[in-house]
Parts: sequence; C-alpha cells; structure tokens
Amino acid sequence: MVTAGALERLRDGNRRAITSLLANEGPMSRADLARGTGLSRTTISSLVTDLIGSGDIVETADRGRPHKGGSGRPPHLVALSVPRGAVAGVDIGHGHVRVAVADRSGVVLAEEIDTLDVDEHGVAALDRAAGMVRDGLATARVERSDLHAVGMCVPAPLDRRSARIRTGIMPGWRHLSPGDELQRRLDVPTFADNDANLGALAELGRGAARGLTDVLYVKVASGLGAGVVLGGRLHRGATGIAGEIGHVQVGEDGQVCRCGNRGCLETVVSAPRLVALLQPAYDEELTVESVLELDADGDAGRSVGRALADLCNSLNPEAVVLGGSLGTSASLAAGVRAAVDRYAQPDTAAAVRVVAGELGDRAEVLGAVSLAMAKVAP
Amino acid sequence: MVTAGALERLRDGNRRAITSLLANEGPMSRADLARGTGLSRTTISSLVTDLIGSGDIVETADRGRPHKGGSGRPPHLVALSVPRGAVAGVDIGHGHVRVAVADRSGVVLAEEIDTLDVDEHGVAALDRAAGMVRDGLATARVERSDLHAVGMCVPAPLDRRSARIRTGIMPGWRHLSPGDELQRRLDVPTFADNDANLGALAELGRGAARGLTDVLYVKVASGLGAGVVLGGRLHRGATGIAGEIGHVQVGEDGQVCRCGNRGCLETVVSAPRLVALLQPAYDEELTVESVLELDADGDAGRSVGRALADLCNSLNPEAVVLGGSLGTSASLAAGVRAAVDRYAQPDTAAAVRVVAGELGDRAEVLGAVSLAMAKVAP
DNA sequence: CTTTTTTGTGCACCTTCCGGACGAACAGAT
DNA sequence: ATCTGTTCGTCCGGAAGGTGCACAAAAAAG
Repeated sequence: MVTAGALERLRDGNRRAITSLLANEGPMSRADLARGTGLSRTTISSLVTDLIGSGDIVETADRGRPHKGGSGRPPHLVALSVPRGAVAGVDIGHGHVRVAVADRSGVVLAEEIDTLDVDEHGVAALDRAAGMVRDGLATARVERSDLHAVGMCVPAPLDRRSARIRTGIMPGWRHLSPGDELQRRLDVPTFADNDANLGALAELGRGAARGLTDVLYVKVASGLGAGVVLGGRLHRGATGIAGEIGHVQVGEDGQVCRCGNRGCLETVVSAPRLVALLQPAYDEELTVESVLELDADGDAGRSVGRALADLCNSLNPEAVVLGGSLGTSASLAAGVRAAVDRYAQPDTAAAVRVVAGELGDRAEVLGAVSLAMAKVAP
Repeated sequence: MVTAGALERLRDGNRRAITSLLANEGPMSRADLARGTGLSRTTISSLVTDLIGSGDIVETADRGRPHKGGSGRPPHLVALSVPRGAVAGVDIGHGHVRVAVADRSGVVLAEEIDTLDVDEHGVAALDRAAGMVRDGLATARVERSDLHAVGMCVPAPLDRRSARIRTGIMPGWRHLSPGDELQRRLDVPTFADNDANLGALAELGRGAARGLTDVLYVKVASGLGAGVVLGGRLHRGATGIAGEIGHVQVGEDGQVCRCGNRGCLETVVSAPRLVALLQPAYDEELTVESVLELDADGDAGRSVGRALADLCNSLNPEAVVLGGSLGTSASLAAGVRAAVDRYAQPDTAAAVRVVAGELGDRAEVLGAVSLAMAKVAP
C-alpha cells in the first residue's frame, strides 16, 4: 500500500474528490458530482459504485430534484456514510477538564465537564481526563475498541518537536508531553495542540468563521492566546508556538507578568486579573461573568484591540473571532472594534469583521474533536 | 483548451513534475527523474521525449555519473531549456525607478536605475519606467515582441480588487492603477504588487531566505513595510494589503504620521526622518548611509525590533530578513536582535534568525522579475 | 576479455477515463 | 390515457496513459 502507481493514485484522487465534495456540499446526485468534479457521468458512476462497495458512501432513500426545472428523471442521491466508531476531544484548561465523544461525522454523542486544579496537578488531570473519556464512551454506548483517535488541547504553547509544554507556566506539567501521557492511558492515538489553535479550528469549521480563510481567533480567558488561520489553514509557525499574543507590551509600567516582562497584555485583560483588579471596590464576590458587566466602558476590549490592530495591519484578515469565557461579552467586542478602527489602517479596519465566537466554552473541545477527525480520516 | 480530460490532466501534471524537479534540482538523468517522481523509467522516457519535442527541455552534451558507484552506463542528462524571450521587473520607489530585463530563467540581462520625484508625478514615472524597459530590451538585444510579462512594485499598499494605490500616500498616483497603466504603455501583461512583498519574494527565491518557509521580510527605507511569507507562500491578506507594519504605535506622544496617528513606527525609523532628526547637529549634509553610522547605539533597530517581537510572538517565523536601503546596517540588525530577544517570548526569540537581506537595493526589482516569471510560466 | 551495473527504449498488457447510445423516471401538454 | 421533452444512471467500445519485462548500449571492475 505504500507505493501506488500513477493510475491508481489518479483514481484515488478522484475518489477523494467525490468524498470531499460530499463532505462540503452534503448529499448529491451522481450528475451533480459529475458537474462538481468535472469528470464524466460515466466515470462518476463507476467511482460511486466503487465507493458504495467499499462502504464509504451510501445511496439515500429520498430522491432529489432534477438539475433544473421540475422536469426530468429525479436523481438518486448519495451521501457520505458515517464511518463506524468514534473520536474524542479533550479540553484541558487551567481549572477544568472538558471531554466530548463524537461520531466520525463530528456529531457530539456525549459531553462532560469537571473542575479541578489542573495547573498544579498534571498527572491527576490526565488521569481524570482519561476517566472522563471512558465515561463518555459508556454514555454514548461506544465500545472502547471503536475509539479511533483523541484530540486534546492544553492552555499553553506546545513545542512542535518535543510536544512538551514549556516550563514555568504550568508547574504541575513540567517536562510532561500531554499527548503521549493521555495516549498511554487510553491506548488510542492522541494528538495535542494549543487551546487557541483548536478553538480557531472549531470556529472555522462549524462556528463564526465558517467559509473564511484568513481569521484571527482570540481566546480571552484565564490567559490570552490566538489561533491564526491563514489561507484556510491553521498557522502554527516554525516551532509550533505561533499565536502568543498575550505578551505584547501595552504599558511601560504595568504589573509584572508571569513571563518576566512588565505591562503585558495578559496582565490587563485575563479573567483572574480583571477580578483581582475590580474586587477591592465591591462587597460581594465577583465572578467572571460579573466582571464583564463592570467593564462596560470596554477598557479590556480596547487593550486587546490595540494589539490586534497591529496584527491586523500585518495580516489583513477577514475576521477577528473572540472566544474564551470573556469572548461573548458585548463590551469586549465593542472595545476591540473601537480600538481596531482607531489604530489599524483604515482599509485594514474596513476589511475585518469583529465577531464573537458562536461556540462559547465548547469551542476548544469541539476543535479537539475536529483535530481527531482530521487525523483519523486520511 | 479550457476543458481537459482527467487523463490529459494526469500527463500534464507528470510533465509538470518533471519540469519542476529539473527547476529545483538542476540537470538530471531520466533514471534520476524516475526516482524523483516515483514514475517508471518507461513513462519518464516517454514524457521526456514529449518535452524535448515541444522544446521545453533539452538533452545536454555532458553525461553524468551513474546513480551509485562508478559502474554502469553513464546517463544522458536533460535540463530545462531556457524558453525564448524575456521578462522585465520594474521597481518604483518614492524617488527612483529601477528596471531589470531578464531571460526566462531569471538571469538578469540588463539593469538600469533612474532617480526622479515619483510621488508627485505618477504619469511621468510610468512613462519613464516604460522607456527604461524598452531601453533594457535594446541593451539585452531582445525583440519587443519577445517580452512575455512585466512585474512591478510600488511603495504603497495595493488593493487586491481595484489594483489601485489608496489615496493620500502618493499624491501623484491618486486613483491610478499602476499595473494597468504600465500594461497600456508596453502592451505586455503586467502584474503589480507591493514593494515589500516582492522584496520578500526575491530574498525567498534567491536571497537570504532560500529554502525557508516562514519568513518576515522587513523593508526599511523611505517607508517601512513587511512581506509576510508563511508556509512558503506570500501572504497578501483578505484584500491584499497585509504587511503594513509601519504604523504600529511605539510612543504615545510621537510625531504626527502621514497616516494621521501619532508615534507610528515609521516616524521613528524611516530614512528621511532619521536624516531630518540628526541633520541639525551636523555641519555636512547627511546621507542615508551616514545615518547608519550615527545610529550606532541601534535606536532605530530597537524600535523596529520592538514591533517585530510582537509579530514574531504571533507568527513564530524562522527568520526576519532586513531589507531596504537601511537593511544592511549592522547596527540595525543588532538593534532588532536585541529587541526581539528582549520582548519576544524566549522560545520564539530562540527560533528566529535575524539576518540582513543578500540582495540589497536590488531585492524589489528582482522580486518583480520573479513575479513576472511566475505569471508567465503556467 | 568477461562480468557487473546502470541506463534508455520497444512491446504487450492493464487500468482509467470518455463519448455515444440506451433505457428509466418523472412533468407537462394534448 | 398518451405523447413529448428532459434529466438521470448505466453499458459498451475505444482512446490515452502508465507499467513490467526484455534487451541493447555503455561504461567500470575483475
């Protein structure tokens, strides 16, 4: 199977053209497939027979309408068959673990969230995550042997080569390779990435950035991170640590950041910092949600937008998608919008839409599912 | 010719695989081509016969060595034949026009530079550029009908759709579409892009960034612009105006910039501003070159590096290439290096090399040649 | 000189795709 | 009810492409 003749590759490619067309456009007739791929109806018929025989696609019961007008023989529609088995996504945050089990078309079958102190207890969090995946499989009535892949994200940059979290940010994770650790516990191929990257993947595939190609996804939560989508693909950078926007210096004399510098963006807009900043002035205990209300003048948003404006000037994206626990705040979006309009070049600002993510807190875990699906498909 | 059957496309693709392999690796034997493409020797032989018949490749006189060891029949090498005809590159700066005429393998046959006030006199500059192209063709002894394409760059962002320079920056170019204008004068397909983009293309193809895939090319000259190379391809953004790094705010109370804001990076590091800033303290008239010496403490470099550090955090590139008239300054490079190390995340800073461009002032015109070659090849 | 190794090319064969023809299945008109 | 027009899916013969095998050519090694 390693080597394939050119003709075999050709037919393989055409098969793939059919399946990807079906994946993108939904069920279609053979004639539609011929029009969509540029191949002849005859060839499509042959390929479809192949694909039905191999179980990759199925003929649906309902028959569509002829290509134009109502006249003509109604077509038989074929659709991508949902492959047997399941994939799982694991979202590890600073203070929570969220797990989703989905079928191989991405439909979530079971989802669960648990809160615990992740940062200090890496091993415990990984144990818990593995247990939650097993629970999710049971809830979804999926055999453990039918789990094909696991995607996971961690709230820290992952070096592409070592697949490790760099030291310092999460003390309990020093020198741990999260993907390998979870893979050992579940005995299933596991793929790890940064949380913002997977959030971007989810919003790109099934969220606010559907159909776009150049998008900045910004996760505003405990920390601050970006997923950079360029040309329709996630840009991970030379060593896989692209998207570290939390340490842009926004004030010369700001607080000391965990990275060692002063005045980092993250010291201004992350959820815990906002709570800490505003708490002294209030009697009741502040929650993350209540912070959003208090920041009605959009200070946090403007700080983020200030940094994003520079990035927009450099990358000229179609959209900025705001995610994370603070991403749905209207005042945040308004602040970002205002700052982008103020600091980015006019044409750049005019070209970029600033929108809230559609997937909320689930973006990361759904992106992890997408990652697992992408890794198991080819 | 618009439609092509799948088999025809297959053979076309295989032909292209051969030519691109020859383009990347130089002259090869048929057997090497078979090993390189994965096709059989028989097929390669047939394709090579085709390609020799169509004149796309030629059999060289010298015969290479057998694949391994000295034993075996020595192969006949085939090489990409340099197609007849020429392409031209035009670099329009704020105060100069530079033109290069090259054969279709990219070897420069004639090159010329002229200084004039471009900004105020768009029509005159375009007339001059067209004349210089014609002069270059004469020098290179190329018939005017053999000129296949022209690439050009302008020192301003070009909107992808309208292909126009946005108003304001270059008064004499308001509502002008540089590509269309030059095309009308030369009656040859002309493709325009931003100067930093084409500089990046040149350094990527034949300069300091050969073989890299994620590179920030920064042009430091009259203005400040970046060419962003990601995944081996130039990133132009949603509307084609990516790379505008000149208007990052580096000081709240800086000079007023031509863009309307205060404290833009461009007000600190562009050549004319540096001259204007330093001139009062010196008797003799300062040149751009002399400014470099005076900035030995690297102030300008540190300002640029400060902005680049943020961008590196977001994009995690392999290299930053410094181009433009100030790009070869050692103090500039040192300043950028220092600021990146200071302000970027340690892992990001460690992953990025800061190097001077190898092509100097010729980068843009060579990139324009590359653009023309890329557009005429397929 | 013989053997070994590598190269380039004819030939028969297989795979893949395509155009034309044909029946099937519907809508609308008569 | 019947006819006509249209679209859909498939079968068939033929063309185009790629591959394995065999074989001659050309050099080095023994």
